[in-house]
Amino acid sequence: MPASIEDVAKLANVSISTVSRVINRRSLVNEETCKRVEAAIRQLSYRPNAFARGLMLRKSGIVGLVLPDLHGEFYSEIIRGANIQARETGHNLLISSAMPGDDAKSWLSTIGQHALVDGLALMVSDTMVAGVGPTLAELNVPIVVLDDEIEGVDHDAVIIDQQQGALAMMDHLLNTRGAQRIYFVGGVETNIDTQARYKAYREALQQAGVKSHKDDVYHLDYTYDSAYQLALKKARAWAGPKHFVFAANDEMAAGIIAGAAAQGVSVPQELGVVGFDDTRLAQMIKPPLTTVRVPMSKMGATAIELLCQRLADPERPPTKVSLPAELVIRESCGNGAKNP
Amino acid sequence: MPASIEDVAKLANVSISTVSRVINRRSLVNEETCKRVEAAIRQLSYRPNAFARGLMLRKSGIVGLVLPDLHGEFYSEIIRGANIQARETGHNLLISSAMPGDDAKSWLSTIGQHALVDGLALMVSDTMVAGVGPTLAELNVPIVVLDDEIEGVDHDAVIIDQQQGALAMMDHLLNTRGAQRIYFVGGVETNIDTQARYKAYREALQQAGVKSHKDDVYHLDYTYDSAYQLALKKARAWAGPKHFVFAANDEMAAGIIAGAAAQGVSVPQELGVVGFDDTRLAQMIKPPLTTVRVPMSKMGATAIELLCQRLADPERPPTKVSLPAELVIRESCGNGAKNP
DNA sequence: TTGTACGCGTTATCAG
DNA sequence: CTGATAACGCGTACAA
Repeated sequence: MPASIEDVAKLANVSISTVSRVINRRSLVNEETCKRVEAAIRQLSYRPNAFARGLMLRKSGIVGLVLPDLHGEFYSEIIRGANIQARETGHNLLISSAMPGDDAKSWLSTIGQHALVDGLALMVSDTMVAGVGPTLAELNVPIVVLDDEIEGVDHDAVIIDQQQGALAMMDHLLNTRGAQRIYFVGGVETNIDTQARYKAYREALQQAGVKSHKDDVYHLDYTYDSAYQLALKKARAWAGPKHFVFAANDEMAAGIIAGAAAQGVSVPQELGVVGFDDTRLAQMIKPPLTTVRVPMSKMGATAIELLCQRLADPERPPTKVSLPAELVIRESCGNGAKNP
Repeated sequence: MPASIEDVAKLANVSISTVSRVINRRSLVNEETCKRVEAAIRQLSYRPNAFARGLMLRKSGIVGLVLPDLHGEFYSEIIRGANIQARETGHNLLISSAMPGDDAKSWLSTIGQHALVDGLALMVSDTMVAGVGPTLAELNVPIVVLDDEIEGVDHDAVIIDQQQGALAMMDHLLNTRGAQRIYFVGGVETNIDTQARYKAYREALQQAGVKSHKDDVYHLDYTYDSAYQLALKKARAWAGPKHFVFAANDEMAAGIIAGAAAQGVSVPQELGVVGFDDTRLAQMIKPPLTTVRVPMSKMGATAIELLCQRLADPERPPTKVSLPAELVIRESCGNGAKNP
């Protein structure tokens, strides 16, 4: 049974109102009294009860970050950025991720039931984006959506301009490296990121007047291993002068490079390989990966920033922030080496 | 202004107690009335106010996970495991990490002030372990410590038996691979993990009667790059038949392999390299890394499990769970290839 | 089986 | 500058 504000008041010989003022607006209270109260607070190691406080203030100082998954550096970096920004504004960060088998409702119910969060930043998986609208609206808290948009709910959003990043990559491949043929290895077709990256791939190819073969496009599941297996089968066929593979994330790019090597196809000499995301991995493999830097931690931080801004000013019109993705040229595309 | 329990009561033509019962102990209430109340709840999309509820129940359903850092797969996996376990028991997970420049007090104050968490699982950095005791005690909530112990506070703990894992690794190197010389590359000397791994290194060497040179031991900072730089300088000197490098984590092992390669020293032919942790990276580099699997997500899950158990039974004596670390043999130690 | 009334610890309002 | 008091929304003895 921790000390209550009343205990402090008694010990300091003042009323609870005064104690409350010392805590929240110490300016309005006599210097002398202030000291006395503070002494009492220390002596009882009093800390305001967060529940009672929340009951009055109608806020907890907790913001939620809800992700579709927690696997991998991508999400880990979002969390890291979010945590930094949350602390910046004195908020705490509640994390939750969908579990296998969750539907939109059960997914959000865990957080929804507790209803302690002042607002929610969330990233929805492509398989779930359809159903979340209504459930989200019921939650009745400010929402920031990461890298997507949701129908039927007012929300701020922070998106990454992948289109532009992917186009920059294609431009580099086609115009600087003189690509003759580019294979595309994406995640599942319904994935929003894969879609954006694929779209850029198509458009750039068309615009450059390079013929695009229907079966130059593959859809895997974003994992190293799936890409490794694919490369084992295809690397020899893919290899060729000015031939490239554009993988939709770094992990698959790494898998492709390893798979190609296992088939005796060396990167970038016989085949260029580029990735997407610029995770730590990109610098740890050989050859270092040419890729597109996606500002993941910045995205997390911006999401929380938007959320806190809305908390401070609920009337503000919905805001959408777009973060640029930046081309990072290393060696896997043949830069600084013999052209593929 | 969301609906309150009173609104529901009115709409259903019952008293608030009945509504409360329907929510918490529906068994005590008439089938008929129950239906009516539930209808009203749905109609108003009523959700109990978590603050008022917490005020009575003295708990939030939120458990905190406090980490020294959020960088890298290690922490990300802990979070993932913790999240799974938290949801298992209907809890929510609050995450916080120390920021550069935090001292023990300011570090915990963010969470402490809000005081909404029912309990705390925390991992302290070696630079901070000294001062946390008192601060932690003031928080006055159940504590579970990850991979360490803290003086002056009652707490449960989950630790990883690194000693045993490191010994298994040394045994493999010395007895199966016939190592003649083993270099040790650790993190900073004050790091508890590095200490445990180093201790095993020393003991195994001694026991095997292999002479250990004083300057076979290096202390870096756990990063790929620092290890890469070191290998650039040392690889040629390290290389030799039955020579090995035992790195204290996978990332440094990867750096060493890359640095060695850059110096024309091939792994494992001329030098064996092994790591620790078994992060995803271990399977993504060439050659695949022999390492010790540290059950990170399991550690996170176990921490939350212990926490929830204590929440359920506060009187239970302090519990310490030890998780085994398992040797994973791949190719970087020369397995399935020419001996180094 | 249901309703009444009180208390949980704060903050905010308003009167001194 | 300070104190009394009314909310805040809910759980739960206790009474009916």
